[in-house]
Amino acid sequence: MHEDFLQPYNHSQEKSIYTLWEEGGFFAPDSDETKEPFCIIMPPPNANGSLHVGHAVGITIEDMMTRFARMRGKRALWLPAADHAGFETQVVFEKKLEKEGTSRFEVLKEEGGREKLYERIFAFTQENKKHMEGQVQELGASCDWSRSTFTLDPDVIEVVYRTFQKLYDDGLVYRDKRTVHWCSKHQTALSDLEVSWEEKDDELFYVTYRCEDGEGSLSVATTRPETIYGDVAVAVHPDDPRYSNWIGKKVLNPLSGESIPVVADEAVEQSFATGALKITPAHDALDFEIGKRHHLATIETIDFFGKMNSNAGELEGMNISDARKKAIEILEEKGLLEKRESYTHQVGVCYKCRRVIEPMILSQWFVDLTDKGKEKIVQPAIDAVTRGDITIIPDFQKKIFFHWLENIRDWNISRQIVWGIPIPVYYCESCEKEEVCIDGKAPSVCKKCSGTSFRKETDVFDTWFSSGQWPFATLQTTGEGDFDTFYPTSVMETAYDILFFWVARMVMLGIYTTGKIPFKTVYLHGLVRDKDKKKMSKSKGNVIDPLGIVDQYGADALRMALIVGNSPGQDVVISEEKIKGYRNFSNKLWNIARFIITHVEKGGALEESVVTDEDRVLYETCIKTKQRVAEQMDQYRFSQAAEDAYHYVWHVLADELIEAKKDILFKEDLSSEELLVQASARKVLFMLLLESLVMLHPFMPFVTEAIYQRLPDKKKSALIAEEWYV
RNA sequence: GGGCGAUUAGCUCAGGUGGUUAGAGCGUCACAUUGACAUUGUGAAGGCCAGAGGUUCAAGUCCUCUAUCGCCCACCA
Repeated sequence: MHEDFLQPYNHSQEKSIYTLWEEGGFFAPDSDETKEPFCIIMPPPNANGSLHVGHAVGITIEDMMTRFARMRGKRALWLPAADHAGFETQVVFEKKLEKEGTSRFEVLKEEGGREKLYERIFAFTQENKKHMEGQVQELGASCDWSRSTFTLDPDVIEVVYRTFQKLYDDGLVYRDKRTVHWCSKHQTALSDLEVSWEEKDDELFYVTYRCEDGEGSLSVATTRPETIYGDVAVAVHPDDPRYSNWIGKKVLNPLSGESIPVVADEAVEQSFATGALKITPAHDALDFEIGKRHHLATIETIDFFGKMNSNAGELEGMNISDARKKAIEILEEKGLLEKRESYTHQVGVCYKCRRVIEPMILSQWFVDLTDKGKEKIVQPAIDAVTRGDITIIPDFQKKIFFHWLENIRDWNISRQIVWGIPIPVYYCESCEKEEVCIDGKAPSVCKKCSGTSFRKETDVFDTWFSSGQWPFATLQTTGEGDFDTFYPTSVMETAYDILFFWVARMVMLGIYTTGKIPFKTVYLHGLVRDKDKKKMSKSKGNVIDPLGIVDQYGADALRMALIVGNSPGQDVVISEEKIKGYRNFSNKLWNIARFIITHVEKGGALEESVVTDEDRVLYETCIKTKQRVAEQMDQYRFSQAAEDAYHYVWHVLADELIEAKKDILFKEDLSSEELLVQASARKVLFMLLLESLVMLHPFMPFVTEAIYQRLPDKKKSALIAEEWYV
């Protein structure tokens, strides 16, 4: 017997097992084209830090599915990846710069600063990418590294550019001045999804807007008196009887004294406060819409850094909270502040820095999802799920998916950061006409005005614009035939919290660009929570470092702990005790093997032994269990599958069968008949061990392979390549 | 303001289309074990399956309502 068996199972051999798999070429899909393809594209972990336990859940589930598919004789491809994670990474990198006592704005001031900054972040991500990939390997991921893809690979960028061009040619992207969510710390616009909402205790101020002709006044409630200089109208509901005489009259802006109209608009809520709303198109999305409808001007009073500008009279130069106090002071002096009351409401904040989002008007690139895009991009995505071409697990997430798509708004895809894929557009210096140039070269002559001088767009794409193309962007670039063979992919496995950010966009852009759905099944796992069911986050300090767990208890133990009790879409709480339990199971399995191998080696050649009818029944029971596990796997009931396999191996094989065979195995001075029974017992236990190793391998790849490598008799060079033939 | 999920053993959670005495891990208690394994074994205690109605021969499972917790979405300033 292998001398290693004299010791408890030692998980430190995991690394060498991984090397064995990798060098054996087992991660590449089978080249046999008659086999059914199976493909998972790995949700690319960010190349800006370490893996957290949420990644570990995904990687474990994806690996389990891939190993299972591979053993079931499919051409299994699990394609690994890394994400440049535009804004996310830039935020991480800016913190680094802050520590160095500088900032991105300082770097950008330097000659060639933009390129320099890009280079530095690029180097930073390359470093982290290596680190991150090492961690993925430690978890046992059997992905094909030869096809590893980075979201900034030049050929990926080409694919993204082609999609942008197609959208542009189809009139589905446009550039427009619109209200966008502006983060004044990060100096970029964000999409709707990147805005978080926080409850904030503020004050509601009732301000008097006197009628121009001196006859009476309107009382208008606002939380933002500092923007009054930007007011261009007061709006009331057309059906509001209180104000029917006021429509069309003029009132005086209480700060600037300008004469502004009273307009009627259905968007005004009659029941809120006084039912009269001040219109500040430059700094409020609703006001912008109303302003547009009534052809009102926009007066910007706040700059990009969150300071009042020269349109803001005596408030100029102040930050917003100071300006608010000052505005109140002035209004009080003028006797135009009617009353103030405390008011709790939701305010949008930057999801990264929690700074209050400033609605600003900026020229940005949008994907049209409400007009032509509704029919061409959104509806096909809804239809694919409605028809069942794409299955979402768990089912209830479908409703959430539909609701979001049905209420979607145009998608702002431009970001004012350097870290990302540049938007491939040039603007004519003389007429501002834009031209999409996906080859990266400036046009020679403007098609509109024949100008010859061009300015390159400096904005980059929202990361999700490119990752929304991920299934085809990867497979179209990893090699000849990959796209044809593996697209649509089998499963998209990810956490439910990026259903909108990512999954919905992949469905939309996948169908739009390729004409085919990007994947057949979406499996959404739950979020890992701490003991108090809080979401784990660095700032709360409650994160579990999955790699620390791997060091301590082995990847197999962590994997089992993450799979068992984890049902789709439901959050999972993990504890160290649970992990220990499965570490114990690794050792149990190791000892089962040790016992069986010891006895097999005591006897003669296994081929010559005949299995008795009684033992054959034991084998058949095992096969039934294995079939059951396979069934559970096919139905995405991974927790049940793992638990069934676990239960069989520990409580049937070890506790019952091995115990029952001990008498005959240890018996000496056997009759000739007993010799046959003993030989049968050895043989059947060995068969059961082998089946158990196969059955457990998708869940616990390392310990099962470690044992397989030490078997006295094995068919394949590695367990990973064994067949799960029932 | 809409929507979703959860509520099952002391703790953390499983319980496909309703069908025998409701399961697992950890924890607790008793006992055992010098030959696979103390990272063990055998056994035990512990559950009006959140509450109230309803459908059914039969409900943890299906329907309605209520309560509590958590989450998501939303342009009432």
